[in-house]
Amino acid sequence: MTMKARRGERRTDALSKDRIVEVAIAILDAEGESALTFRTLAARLATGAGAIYWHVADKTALLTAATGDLIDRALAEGDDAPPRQAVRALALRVFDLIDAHSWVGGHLAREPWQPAMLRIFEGVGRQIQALGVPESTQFNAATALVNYILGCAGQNAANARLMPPGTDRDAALAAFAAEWTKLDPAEHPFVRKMAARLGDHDDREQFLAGVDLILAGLEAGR
Amino acid sequence: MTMKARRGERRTDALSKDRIVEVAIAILDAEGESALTFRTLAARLATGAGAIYWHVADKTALLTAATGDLIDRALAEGDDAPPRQAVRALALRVFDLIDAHSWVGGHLAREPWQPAMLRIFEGVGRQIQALGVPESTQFNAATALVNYILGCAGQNAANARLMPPGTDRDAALAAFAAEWTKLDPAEHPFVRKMAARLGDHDDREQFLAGVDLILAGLEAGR
DNA sequence: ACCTGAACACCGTTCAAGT
DNA sequence: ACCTGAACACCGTTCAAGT
Repeated sequence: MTMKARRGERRTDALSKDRIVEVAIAILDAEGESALTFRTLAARLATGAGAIYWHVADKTALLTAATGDLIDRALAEGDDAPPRQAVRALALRVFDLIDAHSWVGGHLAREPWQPAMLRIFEGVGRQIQALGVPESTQFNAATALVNYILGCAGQNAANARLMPPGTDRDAALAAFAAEWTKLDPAEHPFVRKMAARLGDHDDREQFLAGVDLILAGLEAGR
Repeated sequence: MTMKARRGERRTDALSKDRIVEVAIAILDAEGESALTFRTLAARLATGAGAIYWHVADKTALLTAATGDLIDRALAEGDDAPPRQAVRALALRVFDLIDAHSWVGGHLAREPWQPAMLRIFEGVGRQIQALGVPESTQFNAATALVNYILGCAGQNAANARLMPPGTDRDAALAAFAAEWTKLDPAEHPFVRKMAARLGDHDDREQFLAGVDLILAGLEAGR
């Protein structure tokens, strides 16, 4: 997108970190996490695989840069809503991003110590502060929320791996529900009862319900 | 441990799924997730790499079996405590297990649709039921708790990767805190303020604080 | 039925050599 | 300064061949 065109650059489509990340995201989005290879990426960029290493340290750094780009974009929209609504909106933006790009969820879950995660932590923390949570519990509260988001991110990535684009989602969930129902009633009574809810539940709503639970706990402690 | 000794077996140390899993766990615990290779595993078992495939479908299945073993063992201890204490105890047992075997955290986060996860879900759900949570919210509540645990599991695995055994934990955390302090005060005021708490926080305590937050939210909704 | 081990089809990463 | 592409050091997995 914003290609830092340097002076003295020869071709319009010269290699640059931005362009590499851009193409990586395109591959990731279109074909999934497992399709991103330095060889395929290099082919798409019409270079050698080694060339990429001049611009990016390694594959983890590449994924981190790609994740950072998307998270930045997702968090860019301002929110001057009251804190309670603002956290929900923030969480929801992260959820929707991960839902649209499941590999982001995978990378966040795998590498939580990355700038994008810090940005989420910052956004969450600010609202928690605005919520009037006492200083002594702000750290725990923000961490809890972020860890919850992280867990959902991983779940989402796993789901995407399990049901690649083109999969009949309803059928896949029905298959899981059927398996749950086959479990030993003595050992898994609760799971069996929940099988019925698997099919008609809404991931997004469920995600938000978890956020609300944590926020409610925070307000109860107030 | 419990080697299903089949009739007609030749050597005492014949290959079996149990023995493979046992040795895999030993490698994982001693040298970390990246050290487990079908080649090293086969070498340790004094066989060829291909032999393992007769007993285990693939590497994921191996990790799943190993994780299942440890989770089973960790959840085996009964808890006839009141539900509130029982969930905390259950969560804590999972945390301590993951803390001792970080690869379990990694695998749970990577593959949430596994029996071990279902067992955790079952345990959590039962107590949530006992807590008197209305049926309509039991699914969301149990999922939230499990997703939170999942997120912490991933965090823990990432931490272990970042600070392998022998690392000075205090120094590593101090380094992170120093980096946080170097962030732009305009963009990361909250993170900067939290840097001070990074060093003296207790992971286990923080984990439990998150569980309590969710439980408090559940009781507030009651 | 169970095991062997070479071979296959990949990976990420490095690096001498080029321009 | 930046790119090329062969080569290195691995992987998980398969499978013909053995016992």
